[in-house]
Amino acid sequence: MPSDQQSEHSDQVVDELDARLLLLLTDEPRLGVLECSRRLGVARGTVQARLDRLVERGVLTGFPPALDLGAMGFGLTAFAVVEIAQGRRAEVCDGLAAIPEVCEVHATTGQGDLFVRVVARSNSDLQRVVDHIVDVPHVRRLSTSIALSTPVPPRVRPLLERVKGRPPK
Amino acid sequence: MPSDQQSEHSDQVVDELDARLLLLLTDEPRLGVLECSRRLGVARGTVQARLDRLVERGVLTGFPPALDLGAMGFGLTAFAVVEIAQGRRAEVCDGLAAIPEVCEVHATTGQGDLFVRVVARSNSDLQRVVDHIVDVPHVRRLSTSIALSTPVPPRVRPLLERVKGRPPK
DNA sequence: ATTTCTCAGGACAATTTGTATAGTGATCTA
DNA sequence: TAGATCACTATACAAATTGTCCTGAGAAAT
Repeated sequence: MPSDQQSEHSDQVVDELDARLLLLLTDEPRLGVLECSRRLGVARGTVQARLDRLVERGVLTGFPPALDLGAMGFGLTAFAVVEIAQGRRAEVCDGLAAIPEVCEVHATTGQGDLFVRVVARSNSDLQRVVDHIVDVPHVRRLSTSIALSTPVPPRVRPLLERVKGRPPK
Repeated sequence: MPSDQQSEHSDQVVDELDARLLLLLTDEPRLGVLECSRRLGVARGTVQARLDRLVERGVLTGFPPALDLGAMGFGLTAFAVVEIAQGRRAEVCDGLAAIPEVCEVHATTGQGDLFVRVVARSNSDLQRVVDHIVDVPHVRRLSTSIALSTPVPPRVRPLLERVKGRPPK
């Protein structure tokens, strides 16, 4: 069959059942395989197989504990755009990675810049962290902005819901 | 016979044992309470109590499934700084939240008003998503930069390790 | 027509969880 | 200083879950 779009498999990484399963686990992550099978109305072996496959494909990478940094005392989140010396990205990233308060670093288009998410206990603590970043060799310029609120917290749900709603075409 | 030495409880939200437990769960999230107690060398009841308390305090919010968006077909991540009309943040955020590809929104200090993380399947798909964002009422200006790489993926580990290393004092 | 997959359904032993209870040392309080 | 508390260890037991392995049916691919 000549076809750029298969019947049900091949190009669909996550099908409807997968999406429903992931959605279920998103809402109640502690559910066991057995309970999932009950909720989804399928056999336990099926759920088990689905999970295994998702892990195999690298879609599902695990169930890490979600920690609320705010509750841990790090009430401040800030984003920093870092300009660095040309060709020094690796070193700078290493330097940034050594700072515990640096929770995430991305290299972005623009001007070979880095985008950094940091947390801190207070404004003065943020000052300290920012100073640390500036002290990293080859960091040229740093522009920081503080997160005042987070209207949309990190989420994946809508993407899954779309898969669930629109089965493979 | 227990070798206790602890004495502080007041301002320490997460003590060393908590940190070790969370670190353990970070590395192997699927471990059960029993296994954790074995690894940590404490009684099962203790682990259970610690987990309960961490949840109670809001530090541990759950074990959501970690999904690799890349493996799901969303290989592109981009950050957008959005400038909006004064006093329209709520509406704009609602509009953004309605777009599945919008995975995170923060209101920030500084020039841009909102900071948005989006994912897309390809460059042209990103175009589509960006167009969607621009179409949200009251969005004035949008500046997007694509994430080329992620030298430091989202992490909390270092923060926990510091607690573990430096017991309350 | 035949092979290959996926999924439902069931079975079983071993392990884990949910709950309790009791004892001990240390800290807090009046 | 004498309780009262608190955190943790150590156990105990029933109920539920997990890890596996099998069988059979239906759909898709060859």
